[in-house]
Amino acid sequence: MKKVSIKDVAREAGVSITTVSRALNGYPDVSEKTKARIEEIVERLDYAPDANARAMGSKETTKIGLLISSLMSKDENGFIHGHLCGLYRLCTECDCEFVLLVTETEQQKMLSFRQLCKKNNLSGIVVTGLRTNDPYYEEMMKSDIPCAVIDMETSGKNKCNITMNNIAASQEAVEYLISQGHRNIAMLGGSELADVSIKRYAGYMGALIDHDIVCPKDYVCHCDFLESKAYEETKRLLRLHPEITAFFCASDMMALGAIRAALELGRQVPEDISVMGYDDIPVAQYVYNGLSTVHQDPNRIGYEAGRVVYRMMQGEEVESKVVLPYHLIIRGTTGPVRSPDHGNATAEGGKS
Amino acid sequence: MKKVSIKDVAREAGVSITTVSRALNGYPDVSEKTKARIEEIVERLDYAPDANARAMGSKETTKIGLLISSLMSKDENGFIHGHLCGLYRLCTECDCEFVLLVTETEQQKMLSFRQLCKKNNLSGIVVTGLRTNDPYYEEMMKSDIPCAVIDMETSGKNKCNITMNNIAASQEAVEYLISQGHRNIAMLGGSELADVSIKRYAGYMGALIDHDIVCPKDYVCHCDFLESKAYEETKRLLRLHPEITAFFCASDMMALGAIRAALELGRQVPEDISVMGYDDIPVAQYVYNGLSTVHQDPNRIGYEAGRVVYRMMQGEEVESKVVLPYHLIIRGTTGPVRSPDHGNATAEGGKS
DNA sequence: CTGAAAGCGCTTACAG
DNA sequence: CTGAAAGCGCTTACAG
Repeated sequence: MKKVSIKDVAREAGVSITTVSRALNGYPDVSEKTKARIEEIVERLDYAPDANARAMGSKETTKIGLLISSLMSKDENGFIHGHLCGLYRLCTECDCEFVLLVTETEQQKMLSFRQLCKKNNLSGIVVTGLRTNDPYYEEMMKSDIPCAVIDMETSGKNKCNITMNNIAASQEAVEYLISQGHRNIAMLGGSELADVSIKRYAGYMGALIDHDIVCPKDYVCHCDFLESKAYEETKRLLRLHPEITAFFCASDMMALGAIRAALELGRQVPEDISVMGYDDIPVAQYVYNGLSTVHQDPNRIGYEAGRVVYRMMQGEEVESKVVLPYHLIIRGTTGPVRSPDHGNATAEGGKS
Repeated sequence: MKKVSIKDVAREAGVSITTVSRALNGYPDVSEKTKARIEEIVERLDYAPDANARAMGSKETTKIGLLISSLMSKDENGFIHGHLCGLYRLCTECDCEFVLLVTETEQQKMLSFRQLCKKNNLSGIVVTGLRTNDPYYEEMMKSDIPCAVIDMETSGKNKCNITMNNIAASQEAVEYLISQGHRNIAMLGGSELADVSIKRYAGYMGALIDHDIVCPKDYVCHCDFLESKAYEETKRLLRLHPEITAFFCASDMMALGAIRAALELGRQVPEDISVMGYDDIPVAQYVYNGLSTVHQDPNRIGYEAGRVVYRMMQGEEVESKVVLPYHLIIRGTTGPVRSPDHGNATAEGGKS
């Protein structure tokens, strides 16, 4: 499989490679006749210009990277896949190249953030799943390469934060639980290091305060977005506080853990315990009569992140924050609080 | 951000670019002193060699592509993500470049399979999720570029099929159901076009035959791996055949649909109906007391596919098929058939 | 141990 | 409308 190059096409067509290049790139200054001939030969030779060489030849290259932190993760919530798809789509539409980058492997190659960008010839980058304590985070903020960062605060030139109103969404979710008569509402938070966790907690608190509800401090615990931790904590909470009738979870995976725990303790969902998730992961609609949750669209997020990066690449001045919409989805894991004559709880704890 | 090139490093170090190149690539014929100086300068200038230029400069380039069919999909079963991660890991280990390719977007750009490979300078490619009727399929089989194809028959030089023993796995799964006393076992198949569907069906039939069980033909239906179709078909089957006590599903997503349908009809899982899935998707362990299923590891599959491609790239002669292990995981959605004194079924159909 | 030079496959002023 | 030539940032025989 000898590689057929632009030279072969040129020789075959009896023209210079300059002309072939221009014909293929749709320049207007090539006669229809030669253009047609060249196209015919391209077809026949099954020629395709080498993307590498092309990038090297021209001044301006448009390549957008997606930087994720790890590959060992399971992507249970489908975020990585969603972001990837959305960004890839944007790249296709804007005729940009796409490249996937993984911090853990690049860092192990001892590359700095700038080196990473230069090595890959990036014109822009979308970053997701980075922790604020990641070495790349600071470097990134300092560099002036166009960056869109998903769900993390940014600052500086050519930086943009793609996010949704986590506070409002959470408040709305908890207010829905309140509207169903719930008063003893626990919260399973994510990680205290994650921006979104803090905001979702704020929304939870906001809803309680607005309705003059006071919940014990230990109604709230952090489960690192882990199903297993959520499971443990729910068991503990339900034993300690049998009066709890609802859980607001900062992720669907944690909601799954909460439900599993509740069920195991003999509590019905949603009859005894309502569980509200967050994310609307792909399986959310299919399990346990459907998980009630806050919908967000990772595909859309990836796409919009790419769009803002692309705009920065064009030299546009962009807003420092892009806020995407959300909506509450009520499915089968939330319902009205059980009326008093049914008893409040059947827990073994019995403490109230 | 002026790009610092090898020239800048050379000038700074007072040596030729040849020497810089060799120092950076770990050639032994560079004095320790100059090597150290160069490294110091690289550090200071935050220099990183341009991967594109590097690829162009050297004869042998090692770039492996992952070709998937579509990006609109949800990846509910985590296959794409798993394959991606596994292959990326292999690329990291073998110092290969990785690139993601999507048939639907490449085809819309009117590129042939060979053009696709040339454009991206691929030395090898891993293909997944392609249908046998995809235009690329035939082209691929004809080309002699190293290809590993996941779950699809291959033939020819430098072609390898990565798969598992779908027949044996399915047979084992169904035999487990039989061992639990089930006799009326329905099957929810995938697509009649998918290789794996046919094999899983064969395993199902094999188990029944081995145990002299005869099930009506319409116990088997095809649901295209869709939760929704599985849900519909399960409802239909359960009404038509209330004697059914178990479902073998060719994917976990379909198992989810089957469970949802059974539950809605008032059947308990696994007390009334056992449901066996296939795939062990990420959430399988967390829902409904855990889905019983056949475990396969998409990450491993992607990794092994990459490995065999890499070996072909090295000129090795490889086996035409790589068969990966599986194992049955029994969790909460399967159990012994309900003993006769409890009645066989409580269905509204009542026909037996 | 080091450097000058050719080459990888393109693009793009520039000249005609 | 077309072509010769320089250049993109590297690598790699080859010569010393």
